[in-house]
Amino acid sequence: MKDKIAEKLKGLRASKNRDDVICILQNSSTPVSVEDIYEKIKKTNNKISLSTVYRIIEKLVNLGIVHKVTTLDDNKALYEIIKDSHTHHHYMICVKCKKMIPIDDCPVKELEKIIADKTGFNITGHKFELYGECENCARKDKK
Amino acid sequence: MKDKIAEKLKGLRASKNRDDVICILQNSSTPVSVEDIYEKIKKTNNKISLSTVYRIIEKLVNLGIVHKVTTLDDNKALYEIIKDSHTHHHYMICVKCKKMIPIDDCPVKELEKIIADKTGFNITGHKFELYGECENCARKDKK
DNA sequence: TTGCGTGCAAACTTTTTGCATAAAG
DNA sequence: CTTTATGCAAAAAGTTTGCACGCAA
Repeated sequence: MKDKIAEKLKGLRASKNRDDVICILQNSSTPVSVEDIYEKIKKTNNKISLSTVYRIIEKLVNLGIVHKVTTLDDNKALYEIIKDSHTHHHYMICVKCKKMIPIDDCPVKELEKIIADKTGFNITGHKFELYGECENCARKDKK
Repeated sequence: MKDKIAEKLKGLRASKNRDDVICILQNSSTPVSVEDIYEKIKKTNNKISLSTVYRIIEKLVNLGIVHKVTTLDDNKALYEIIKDSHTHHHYMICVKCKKMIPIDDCPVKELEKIIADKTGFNITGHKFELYGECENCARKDKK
């Protein structure tokens, strides 16, 4: 897994900042914002500027290492490491508490094939998100 | 259909601007940005301000008449009228030309039920988008 | 007459860019 | 030494807000 990333980074210069960003992305179970990454790195006494995080993220997206995730009503972008298909998954987002709960596997793969056959569109990716009320918030509402 | 919208607007004051915004949303086959709406209304010699469009859109979203759609790499929000379930659909977005091509029906509804049963999450909505290369762009590439 | 809807300008938030400098190869 | 990566500050882009005024009810 890690080697795959290293492969994609081949040709680029070594950069502690980039390593830090990748590390944070790898260790977070849900998508993070540029601001999140920036704050986390600063807390570890490593200096970094916001624009550097933006530039690193842009590069990682272009290299296919990271991808953008959008949220229900937030105006800022979130990002996550692209996992291999085995662990690739989606989220249920609670409209009350905004928590993002991962859905096991990806239920969209088969759909994708069917639609590709039907339409001739060469599908390379997808986005799938569910919105609703999580169990916690539903419980609170009843009280 | 139209009556449904009128019903949701009950209690609000009449507003030409709101009517114009709804009209544009109804007549566009793909999601539009606030800026798009603003420009279109201005072209018809009707004066409106950007913030008014934002406020109208916000209201329409809260009333469940319109919903937000997110895009691949655009930082601005797009909106579309919520159609009844019969015509509710999703988009394939071409990563080359950015065109949004509607997918017939909504293939996610059954998935939603299965996941709701499995997880106890009370699902109220979803987002589903496919990315890839449209036939046009694929043809150009081969040349 | 009451108060919702609107325009305008200013504020705010997120993201991008220019430029000089530091660091990698 | 050459070129990429970075920091800082300013600019841009998108969205929100405050306030005064007009218009629907």
